[in-house]
Amino acid sequence: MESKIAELQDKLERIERGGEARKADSLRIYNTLTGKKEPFVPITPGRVGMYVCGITVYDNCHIGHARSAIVFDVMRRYLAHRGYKVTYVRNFTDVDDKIINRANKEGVAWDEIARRYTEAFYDDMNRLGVRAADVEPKATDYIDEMIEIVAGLIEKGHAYAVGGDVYFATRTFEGYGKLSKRDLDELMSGARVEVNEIKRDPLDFALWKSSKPGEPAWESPWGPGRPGWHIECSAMSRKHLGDSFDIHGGGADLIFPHHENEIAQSEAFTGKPFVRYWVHNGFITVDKEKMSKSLGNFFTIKEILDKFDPEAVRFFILSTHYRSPIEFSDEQLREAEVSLDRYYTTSGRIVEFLEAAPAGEKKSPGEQAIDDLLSEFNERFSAAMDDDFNTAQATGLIFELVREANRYLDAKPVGSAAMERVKRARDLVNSAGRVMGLFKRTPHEWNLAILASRRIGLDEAAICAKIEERRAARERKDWGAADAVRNELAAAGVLLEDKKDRTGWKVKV
RNA sequence: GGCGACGUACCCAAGUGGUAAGGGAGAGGUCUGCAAAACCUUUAUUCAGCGGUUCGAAUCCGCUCGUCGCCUCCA
Repeated sequence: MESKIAELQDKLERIERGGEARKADSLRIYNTLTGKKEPFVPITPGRVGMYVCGITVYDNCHIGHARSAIVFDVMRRYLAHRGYKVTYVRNFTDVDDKIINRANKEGVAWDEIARRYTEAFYDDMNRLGVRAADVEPKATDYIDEMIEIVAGLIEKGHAYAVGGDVYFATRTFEGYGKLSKRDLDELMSGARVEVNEIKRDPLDFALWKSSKPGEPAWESPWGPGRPGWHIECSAMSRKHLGDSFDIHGGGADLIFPHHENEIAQSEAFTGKPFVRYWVHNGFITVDKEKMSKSLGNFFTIKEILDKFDPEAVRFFILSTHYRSPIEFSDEQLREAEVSLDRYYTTSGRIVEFLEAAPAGEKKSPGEQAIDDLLSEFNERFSAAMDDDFNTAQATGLIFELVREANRYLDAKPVGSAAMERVKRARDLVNSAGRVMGLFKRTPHEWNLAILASRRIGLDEAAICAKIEERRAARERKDWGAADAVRNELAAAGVLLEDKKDRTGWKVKV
């Protein structure tokens, strides 16, 4: 009964506030730590500190890495779009067992491997339109900061040195398990705890590892060694964002143990809450199974970009909510290309309409519908993005506007009011596109890109020559010859579109 | 075994208390020399199943079935 009353009071309060309070703190983010969507309130008003776990540079990235990079890129863009001053930090793990193993296998230096795959990462990200972070620290540049934390943890009794190693004493940190919702005894009873005689407790994890001869090594109070995996993120985030910051992100597979361990290290060391909002993206699946290195069911970004346009990859990823699993397949990528093609086709119609600038003034029956949508577009877009970055809903909205714009153009409107209306539609979609990192090209650039990526073997000049050939045939009403040209191009994958005064072309997607 | 997520049309996918966005595919139509594109109509009285709460549930609660994830490196 009491809870019912409280619920009703809440409801009333919300109604009373109406649209008022919506604006300021309406952004809600799902927090893994609490398991709920929460209003986003930054530690420092107007500023956001955001740290996302980057990659270990030991191999080419797969599409799962792309998902993480893209969804956090969009979060960062949206936060900035909303007026926050964002400091976005994304690290590189450039020293690690996997890197060392790969270097040994190939007989090259470990830092050579790190350099190679860091470059490959940038190459992939540039193609996918993922912007660089504000700070991109490499683990090996922060050894001193890590040593400081490790030494501090030993001093506070949260860690101990054995041989040349240092371990975090998990049971000394009370909150251990709060992120992944686990308790220590359950973890203990789990079958797969690491067997290691040196550790006092099987759940303890390495902060610092002694280096074997030939391995990368740094001087430390515990002898030459290298950092454990988790400590780097504690050190680098603290250095750039402070002891406490707003958002920490990464793939859902990092929740345990990586992020759990980060919390333990950081909070045990600083005595302060580490992160306000923990944000994790869902996996990409293949045949319903998580894509992963160990299962071998992964596709590298390079392989995919060999066959599909990068913007289609981006659209594909953003057309599903970031926490949901997303099934990867060629068919899905194709559909994403088709959707984008629909956008670019409409975009082309808009360009032509504005260039033609039809004179006169005429009322058109579709005005009300498009005006309604135009006036509510920004609010609906923000509402979608405010709801835990719902890019799927946002893309739906964009295509509503695409349809409405097409419908309006079909009515053949004329005059300056019509021009303004169409420009408005274009500008609204473009600004939403900027937040999502989409729609950056002209329709012509899109067509050329698809033409190239399909390896059709025709260039634009060749297509235009064919169009001219067909135009001549059509002029003399030689429909057979005209259709032959069109069929020939269609067989190659190029479609012709006859318009009022010319014939356009596009690639069949 | 422990913890967690998900199950919406032929396919993909939004929707977390007020009566099912969007994209693709299919069917019919308008436009066109014919097409293509675009637009219109159409395709879930229903949201895995069964109960419950509520004036009202895809949305909240319980159970059942199914799928997947984490518990080990992993985006």
